[in-house]
Amino acid sequence: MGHKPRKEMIAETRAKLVAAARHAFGSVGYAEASMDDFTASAGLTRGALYHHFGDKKGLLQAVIAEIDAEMFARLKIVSARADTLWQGFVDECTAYIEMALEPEIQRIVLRDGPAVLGDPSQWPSQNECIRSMSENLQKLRDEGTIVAVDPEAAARLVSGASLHAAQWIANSEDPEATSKKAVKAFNVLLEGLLKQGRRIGSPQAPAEIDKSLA
Amino acid sequence: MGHKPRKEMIAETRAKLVAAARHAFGSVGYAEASMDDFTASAGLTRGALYHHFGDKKGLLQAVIAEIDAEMFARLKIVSARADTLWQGFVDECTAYIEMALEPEIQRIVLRDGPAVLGDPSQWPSQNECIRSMSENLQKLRDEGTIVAVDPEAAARLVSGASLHAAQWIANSEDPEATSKKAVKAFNVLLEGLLKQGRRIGSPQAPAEIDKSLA
DNA sequence: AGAATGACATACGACGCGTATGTCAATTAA
DNA sequence: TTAATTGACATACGCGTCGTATGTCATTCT
Repeated sequence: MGHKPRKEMIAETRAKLVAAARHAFGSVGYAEASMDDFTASAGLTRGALYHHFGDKKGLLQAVIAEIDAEMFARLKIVSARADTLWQGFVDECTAYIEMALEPEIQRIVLRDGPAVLGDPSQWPSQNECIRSMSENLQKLRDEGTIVAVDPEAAARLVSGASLHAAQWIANSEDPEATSKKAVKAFNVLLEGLLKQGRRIGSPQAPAEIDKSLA
Repeated sequence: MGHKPRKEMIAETRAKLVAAARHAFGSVGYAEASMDDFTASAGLTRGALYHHFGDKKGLLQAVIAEIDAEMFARLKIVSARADTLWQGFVDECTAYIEMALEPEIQRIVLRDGPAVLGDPSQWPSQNECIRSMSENLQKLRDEGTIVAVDPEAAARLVSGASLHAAQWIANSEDPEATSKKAVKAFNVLLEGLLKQGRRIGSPQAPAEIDKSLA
């Protein structure tokens, strides 16, 4: 009978552990998640966990790396299908906010992650998302659309504003109304990046954010 | 002999507990701080702690409330002594970033706080700082200096950008150089708030941020 | 002065983490 | 083919930490 090959079994247990941990971290939080509990829910024990990930923090790193890879992939798709560079940048910011509205991302990546692993700007994964935005800004600067400003600095400021806006929206009493206000203000700030002549009121506002708040 | 009155003794023990916890949380972090250890360092036991604060989270709330009160007081001073409203707003943002550069604030308020107590936008204390910025923006709008935008939304976006910028700066390899880039980009974004005619390149850049990075 | 309140300390139980050790299957070598 | 070795995982143990339940003593109220 065809038993699965070794490597696949191992990868499968790793995946099961990451999935179980991701669910536990996302629902009850890192500190409250018992390793005994969620390893058992995956049909395993803590032994497997320590073998593959070293300790609880190592597992959190793996979970965050997985989530961040997904985020990065989603961002690449969004920015790739835009008509103009500027529109792609705005769409990417919008997607960033939308993702930050998801409870699992908020809990694991935005709250527990920084507390356990330190400042996110030092993570290898988070920097992938920032780099994506930085590259877009770099091109926009070369293109002459935005003013002369350090791309990475701008990317980090914009992502910071996005993340805070998302958390504010997600935890507000009336997320839809809050979203509208945040998007408008966000657009105004982004226009600070544009060169003088290009400011045209509120152009293509990323109003699609609202659709994710059903 | 003049023994201190009752109320003072109690307030004193409360203060000692908060101070000891603040130091422990700020140095080793919330999760690694042993209640037995830092209560002992204050000459007390966990009994006193549970009596006054209920649990470890309650103590963290008290510590954050204290820190946040200090932050709010510093912000009020800064915004009060500015010549113009806009300058006061910019100065307040600058002060906000400067405070977020302090390791104790980063660790307790920006990292452990959100992980343990949930999203900061829901804290009563953090909202004090946001409200201060919101009020300034409200006045700037009435005055006609900035475009029509929801003051609270703008305040939250700006504070989000500030906080992320500060963490990026504080944890970067070359904080001074990073600071310069961040300040410039930050200024550009803030100019997005200004009405068309008022954009004058890089006016009164808050370059004083650098002096806190000695 | 006696009772009651409240500010703490002490004692206890339980849980969760990390490590050290054990077991058994799968690969490799002879 | 078989013996040796690797490595994936389970089991067992000790230790630290948290929360609670209980105890004690001074202060305040009647």
